[in-house]
Amino acid sequence: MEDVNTRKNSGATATPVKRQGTTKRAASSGPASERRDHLVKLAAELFARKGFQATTVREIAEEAGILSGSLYHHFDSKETIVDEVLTTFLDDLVGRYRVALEQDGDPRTILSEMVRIGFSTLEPHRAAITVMQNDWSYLRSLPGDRFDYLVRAEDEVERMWVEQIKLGQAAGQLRADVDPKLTYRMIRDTIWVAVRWFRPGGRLNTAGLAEHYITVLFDGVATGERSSHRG
Amino acid sequence: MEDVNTRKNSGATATPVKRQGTTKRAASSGPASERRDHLVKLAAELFARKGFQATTVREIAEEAGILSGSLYHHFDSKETIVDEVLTTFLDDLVGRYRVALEQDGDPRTILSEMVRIGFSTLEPHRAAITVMQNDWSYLRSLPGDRFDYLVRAEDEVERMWVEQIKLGQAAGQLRADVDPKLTYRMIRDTIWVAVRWFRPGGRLNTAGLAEHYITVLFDGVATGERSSHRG
DNA sequence: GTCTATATGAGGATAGAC
DNA sequence: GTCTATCCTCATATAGAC
Repeated sequence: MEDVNTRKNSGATATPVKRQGTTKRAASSGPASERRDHLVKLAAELFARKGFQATTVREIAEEAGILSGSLYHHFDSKETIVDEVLTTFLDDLVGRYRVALEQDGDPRTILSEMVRIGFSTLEPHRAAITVMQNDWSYLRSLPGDRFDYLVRAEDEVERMWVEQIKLGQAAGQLRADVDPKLTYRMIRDTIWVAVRWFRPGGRLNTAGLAEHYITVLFDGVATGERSSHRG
Repeated sequence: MEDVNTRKNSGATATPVKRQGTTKRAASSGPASERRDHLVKLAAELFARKGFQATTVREIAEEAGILSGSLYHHFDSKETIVDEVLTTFLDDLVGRYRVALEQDGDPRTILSEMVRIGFSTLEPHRAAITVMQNDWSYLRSLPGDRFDYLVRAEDEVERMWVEQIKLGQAAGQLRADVDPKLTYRMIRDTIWVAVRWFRPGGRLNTAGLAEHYITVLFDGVATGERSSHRG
């Protein structure tokens, strides 16, 4: 298993988020090249910093010390590059969620673990997550179905979370008066948007962030007994 | 008080987020034109849907039923348009926060009100909030200091929130073991990112969303007494 | 695998007629 | 206030030499 898209899956079910592509060396296909991987990483950083559209193939090439025409020896379009950035991240994420769900544990424990997984991806996949957030709607708006897998992956992840939240409610661990889907979305957003401001080296690392958030998520920020405070 | 940038401020201190611009009819200056306002609204929708860069001046003009050249009678650049979209939103938001802080009330009450204000902007300023999130880093990366006010406004808002959180801790209403700045960021992110999925007409309106979030924020999603659960 | 050279198109913006 | 016509720049992508 040398494929760059699955080798970080920690041995989990390795079903990729996306089917085989139809273009030159689409993500999830073909033998991985280290040179190619390196170019993808450079491009990801630029995409994250300036946005996908604002990043030119000339800049990517310059960053790699070659000319823009040479990039097309490795990729058949700029879209193919960003495609590979995103699938690499999504395959890793979904794979790790699957592992978490395979463990046995009560819903609250599993949900905590899923929160930890989310935060733990912030550093290794910072660029990809940033691109996903900033360029999601643009990529989705492109003609063709090339980026439909983004929505499919999102749906699969949502199902995983919502199911655990519902199980937690059924087991009496989570309050019955919160909306599972709404709660999932707020958790998800809180985790991913942290890429905007999280920088390694601050007071808290991502593990610390995760524990802080788990505390607030389950128990809230108010002191004392649960209140019926009227704001 | 006919200026579009301040007329939604409910009578609060009307200090705009931004100084007078230097370009043709920059936001917060000059007599407002309804035609111009309309064009800004059309552009905002396109910016939100496709991203600022992916939206061409030709598309904006077409949406308005004119040709691209005619747009330059109203604005001297595409940047001026997005500038106006953002300042209109920020002036409204900051103005309303200022009003909330002028009321007397304990920190928890004020914080709840600030959460409500945030969610209440989701509908009227959906496009602007979307643009802020998706194009923030690109706009900030442009040469010149034109969009520096984005950071200034962000800083002012952060100070407002963090101060109330600290007051809440000092008053014993909020737990002392959560980080004020971190907590603020998570609240902020949770509110704004909701523009990505919130659509009017669903089960909950923005007021309902706000109450749901206030509940979870203060009391958490876990049932029963505060737990020291080991996830 | 990279370079040179270039096709091809689209974008923001302008000038001046109406 | 809008249109016509157009400039200029810069983008992605290609072809073929090395």
